[in-house]
Amino acid sequence: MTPERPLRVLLADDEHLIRGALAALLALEEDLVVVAEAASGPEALAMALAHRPDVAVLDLQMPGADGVKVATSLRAELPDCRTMIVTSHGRPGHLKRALAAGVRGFVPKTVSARRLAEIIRTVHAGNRYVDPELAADAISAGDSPLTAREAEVLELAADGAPVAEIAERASLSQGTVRNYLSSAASKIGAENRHTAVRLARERGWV
Amino acid sequence: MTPERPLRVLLADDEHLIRGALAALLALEEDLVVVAEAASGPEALAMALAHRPDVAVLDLQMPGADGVKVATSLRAELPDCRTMIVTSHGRPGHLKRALAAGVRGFVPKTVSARRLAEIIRTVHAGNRYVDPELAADAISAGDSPLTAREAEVLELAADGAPVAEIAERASLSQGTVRNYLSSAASKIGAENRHTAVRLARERGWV
DNA sequence: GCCACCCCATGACGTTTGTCATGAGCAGTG
DNA sequence: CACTGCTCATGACAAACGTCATGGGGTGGC
Repeated sequence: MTPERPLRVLLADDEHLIRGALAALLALEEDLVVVAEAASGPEALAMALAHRPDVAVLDLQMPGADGVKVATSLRAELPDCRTMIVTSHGRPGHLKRALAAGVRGFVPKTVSARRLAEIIRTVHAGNRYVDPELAADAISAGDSPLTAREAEVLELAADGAPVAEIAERASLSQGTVRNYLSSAASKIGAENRHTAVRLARERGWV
Repeated sequence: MTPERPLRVLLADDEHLIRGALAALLALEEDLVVVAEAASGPEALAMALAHRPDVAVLDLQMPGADGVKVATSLRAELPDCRTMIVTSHGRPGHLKRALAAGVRGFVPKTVSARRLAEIIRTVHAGNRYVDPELAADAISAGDSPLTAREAEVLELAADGAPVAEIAERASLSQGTVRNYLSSAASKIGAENRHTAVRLARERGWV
């Protein structure tokens, strides 16, 4: 069971402070070695292709491309590389997106470094790990009751744009937009579209 | 100039991963010693009172009370303790609030640990340090053009509440609320109150 | 082939907003 | 004291929004 070959890890996080500190802590684990670091999505991808790590530990929010996008690309271009997401704000939607992208581990940054190391090993062994708290949130949030168009229109309404603008951007008539907005809001149980957007965001439906 | 007594640091961050990693990295600096760690605002305050650090390094977003609130309390209860804020999302408003609270250092988490150590020393020496990028943002954002009431009403509008509800919560007539909302939006240059809220948030005016 | 469900649209209706004019009371400033 | 600026209010009008009924076209299941 003792690994003859160390477990090669890629670390991607745009916050230098955290990335560096994390690298230092993971280096204390004898069976782990950080072979590459990246500060952005594209950089993470490039580094992964260059260094072929066993596990890629990706921050969710990075400039260029977020963790899930990187994981998706990685799955296509480097299928042997397991991916996992580490994040500060664990919202249900992110978790769903991540799992759909083939991510095998999803943990909040509130775990300890030792625990993270364990999870890296778990993921490398082919198992999955999802933070229990986050999993519970995702389950309680349930599946989105919104249809594809409802979600799309709601997303376009996110920055407070008027109906006319949404209609133009979605290539729909204004009446249709209002219908979708109305039904989306009633499904969510919101008084108006703005609170609907907020709630849908929280539940990961957009 | 060589410190006979090591510089005592308090570390407060709700993300265990980061806090632990940071503590490990700062421990590598010979003249620094992390005397206490905290994972929430109230805990940070309690730890500070118990261990009387020279410098308190506070994360901006923590459960219970954010970094700036802790800094304010600390200023009152432990005037000799210098405070500094470390944050992921450096928005102009936060910086302003922090400086007003007597915080002497404000840095994003994109700096390296070595750099952070330097800044801790700078702050301890009685100087101030503000990340140049953040400072530039804050200056370009300018001062808030909003009156007290305008800002208050705008804040109540933040979660998408209808005018009637805002009026009730602010104990104002609906007409007055609409007037304030209207003038606030026009000062900010927004089409409606929702984008006004968003922009005001970004610029730190609410 | 019927039925359910989504997509898209239109028209109509009442409500909510945004905007403007106007004015009173009340600071602080020159 | 005159002046300026903030606060709060009212009334009125146009525009934007939310809601409902209705209908045609499409896809998938039973």
